[in-house]
Amino acid sequence: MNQIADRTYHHGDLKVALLAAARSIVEEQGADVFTLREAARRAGVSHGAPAHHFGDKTGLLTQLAAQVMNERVDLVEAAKVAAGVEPMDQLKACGLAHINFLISHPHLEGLCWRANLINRSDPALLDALRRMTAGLIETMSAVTGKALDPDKEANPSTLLAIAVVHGFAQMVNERIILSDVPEHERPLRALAMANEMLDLVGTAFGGEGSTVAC
Amino acid sequence: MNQIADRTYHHGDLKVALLAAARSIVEEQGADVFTLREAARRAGVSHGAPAHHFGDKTGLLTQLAAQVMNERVDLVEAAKVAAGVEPMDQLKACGLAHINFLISHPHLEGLCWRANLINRSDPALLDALRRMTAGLIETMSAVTGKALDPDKEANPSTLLAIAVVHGFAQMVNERIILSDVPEHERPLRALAMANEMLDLVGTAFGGEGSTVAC
DNA sequence: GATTAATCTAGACAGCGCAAAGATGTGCTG
DNA sequence: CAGCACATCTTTGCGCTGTCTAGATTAATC
Repeated sequence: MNQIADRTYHHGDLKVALLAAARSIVEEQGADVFTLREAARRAGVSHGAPAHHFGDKTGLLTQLAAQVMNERVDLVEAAKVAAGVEPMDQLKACGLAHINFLISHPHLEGLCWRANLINRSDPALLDALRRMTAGLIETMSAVTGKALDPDKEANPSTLLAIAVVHGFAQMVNERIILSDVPEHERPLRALAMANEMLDLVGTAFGGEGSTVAC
Repeated sequence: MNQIADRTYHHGDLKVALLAAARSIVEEQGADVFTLREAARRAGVSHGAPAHHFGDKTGLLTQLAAQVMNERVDLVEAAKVAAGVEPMDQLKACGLAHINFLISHPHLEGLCWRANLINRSDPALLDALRRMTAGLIETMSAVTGKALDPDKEANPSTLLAIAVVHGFAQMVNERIILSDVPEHERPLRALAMANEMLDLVGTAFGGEGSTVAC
């Protein structure tokens, strides 16, 4: 029975309960501080219980990471659709959507790149990653006018796009910039700065395309 | 006496010995795996010894991080000098020097941004960070022709520069790109890709300055 | 040379991840 | 409906960690 099951010996939905607990821990305090035992405590089970569903700590965190990554891709894809049909608009919308997610969930994002805490070879994780790059490369193909290989992100334009988005998010999350801005208005300020910066990047992409002067 | 002191009760140079041990551990296996006890073991002292010199684990790693950061700034400054007087050349040289360091010491660099392992408010660390941004902003001022406030990195051009450098390095270190390239030739390939990418970024900076067509 | 300070050792403690063994339900088979 | 196999959860034990404390040893100072 999967409904309530709060006092039974068998939890009933422990897997999702543990993932939820893990998510809240990581989101609040960061992936470093996460412990299996605390997750079990929050789910109301003994510290040995998680092993049966996830094997070990890495197993649980890997599954959480895959979940987070897919969430991010979903949001970006939605933003892309909402941006209309102009490739350059789509690209910028994707960039802002990425940044928005990254700065909204800094700790969750941090988890996804910690090779010592998750299994980077996990199929679900690799799938999520593929979804992400494929989406970006599709957008980028439209912007540059060249048909880029959806499995090969190694072209300067795509590289630049990924790098600038992740690099900027890192700067915000690590408080390299906007460190003195009050917490509640930091996201808005960050997105405004990202907007400016992405416009600047746009001149590198669209330089020979849309913005041909003279 | 600070010479040999290998069998005496007082080590003589334990502080630097511990830093060296810590550095080798982090460099080899990453900051996650680092333990105070292993550092003490490698330095040949008891597990309680480090406390007297660094207080706790965070204290040791913070000092190591500051050391690493200053090292990086030194290398970048040297590359800038070697690049000549042309601002755009200097900027590109700095970017490549940053990337070269970041991909050469991925684990050491990772340490510098782990808020849970180091004390980001440490004066020595803040100083190193100031050195870094100040140098970049000076270079960037020459490129854009505007006099930028050396304490304010929050202008689109500077942001883009830092973001793209760190973002690219992260992609290499996390094996998002060049994952199938053999270890020994990865640095060279990465720098070549960085070169291309930085040229692309250059068009965003130099677009209205040096490269005025027509 | 005696005293003070710096340095290092050794032991204890709680918390962790993991593994093994036992307890307790659930669901299938007859 | 009875019995049994299985999934699930608990409990215990192990070695590891960081930190604290008290004590041993050496260096520095007066």
